[in-house]
Amino acid sequence: MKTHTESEENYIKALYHLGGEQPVSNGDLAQRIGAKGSSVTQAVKRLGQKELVNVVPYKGVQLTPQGIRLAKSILRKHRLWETFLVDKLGFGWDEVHPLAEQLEHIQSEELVDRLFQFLGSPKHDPHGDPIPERDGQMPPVLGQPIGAFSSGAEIRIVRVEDAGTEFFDQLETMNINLGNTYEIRAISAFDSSVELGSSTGSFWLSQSMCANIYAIQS
Amino acid sequence: MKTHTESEENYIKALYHLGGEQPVSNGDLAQRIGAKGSSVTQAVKRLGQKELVNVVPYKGVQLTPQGIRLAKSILRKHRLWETFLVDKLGFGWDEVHPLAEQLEHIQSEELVDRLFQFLGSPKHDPHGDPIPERDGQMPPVLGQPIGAFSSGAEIRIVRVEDAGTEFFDQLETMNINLGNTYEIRAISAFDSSVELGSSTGSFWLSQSMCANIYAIQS
DNA sequence: AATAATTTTTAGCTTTGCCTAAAATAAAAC
DNA sequence: GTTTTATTTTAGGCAAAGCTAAAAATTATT
Repeated sequence: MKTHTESEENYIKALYHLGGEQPVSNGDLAQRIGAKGSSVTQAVKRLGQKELVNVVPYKGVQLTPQGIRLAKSILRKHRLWETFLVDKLGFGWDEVHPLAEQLEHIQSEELVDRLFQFLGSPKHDPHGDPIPERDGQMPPVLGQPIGAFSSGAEIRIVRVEDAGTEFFDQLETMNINLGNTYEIRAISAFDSSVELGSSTGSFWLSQSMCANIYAIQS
Repeated sequence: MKTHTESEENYIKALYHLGGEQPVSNGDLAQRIGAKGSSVTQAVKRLGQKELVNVVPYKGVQLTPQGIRLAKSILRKHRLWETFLVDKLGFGWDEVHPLAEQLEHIQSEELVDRLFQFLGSPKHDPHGDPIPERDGQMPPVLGQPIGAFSSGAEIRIVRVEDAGTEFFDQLETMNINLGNTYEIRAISAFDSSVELGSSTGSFWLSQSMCANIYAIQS
């Protein structure tokens, strides 16, 4: 695999995030990257020459199989580094993203492989998001939003959305972490908030909180 | 501390390596960086505007106190990452340099501090080179070349020069590692090679090997 | 279907960082 | 103390990646 600039990798990542294998509009890409449309037009033209994307002018940009492979390898690095930062260095959930954005551009297959081993071959990162495997396979995306369970269910938190600092702060305040188990005690018919219970007591979670926390029946 | 480009950081690093606090010639810098003299002239002009170096045209370039501070902070990162790669990920001595050259540009004070802690607050990297401290202080440069000891001395290996892959391979073949202790059994009057002895036997080290291996009396 | 509004592209400019070739300066040699 | 040689700087080019403003294409509205 050739070597790419950081900017190129950022475009590939954005493309994968926005559309996966589907085409993405110039505007959406510009917004995501934080650049002007004209810059994006140029950038994707360059990516097109490298066979990482297919560009149909005025229509959209789509990752090629090669582009998808690259996107996944970047995502793999990103999520492995996040895992390292949280598990080994003790960073908080909300602090790791910008750091991982730098670390994901480090080029070395060997480093990734060793890091993966060092971390205990994790399948999911600290937010519960799947870490693509070496060969591009994706582990399952875990859980359903808490609101999706019915009263009485025993659940375990397995994933949280990256919904911003305030959300993560709230999780911390409420002492909610991946792996925690609760019983669904009640679901409000009025505002869809949910009462969770554990050995240490019970508390209510707003509908918006619930929408960003994913669990499985346990 | 403002943020700098990777290229800028590489120039600062090269400057520190070549001259320390002393001025460095355009040519030497060009050679070290692997660029043409004209590129170097431009680059140091940019660095001058950022107050990282003092440039005297046709004479040489010298790091300012600010530049020295930056150089040390990069060196700190470089050596901490090398330590991480060897101690935690199991890389070999000779493999870590190019990787650390990438990792040293990651920007985050917090990351460096946590990495430092995670590694057990090391004072020296896997080659035995001193890791600059947070405040720029330098731990001692350890040891003297093996050739400097006299027959009968008990020594402990504390540092090796970065003298290329072949040198590291030779160390590995001979199973020589930091921390190993030996007795100086003999010193050849003919070619200055040295006979080292340990519990497992004894062997001769060429003068060139000795010159790149540093030890202290133990 | 024709016009208005939006989106995308083109054209041209900026900075970083490298290049080559030519001019200027410093150092070495006679 | 000139002249030759070596080093350094200037001048002008090129690619990546961003920008603004104007032109072109698409989509939406009457």
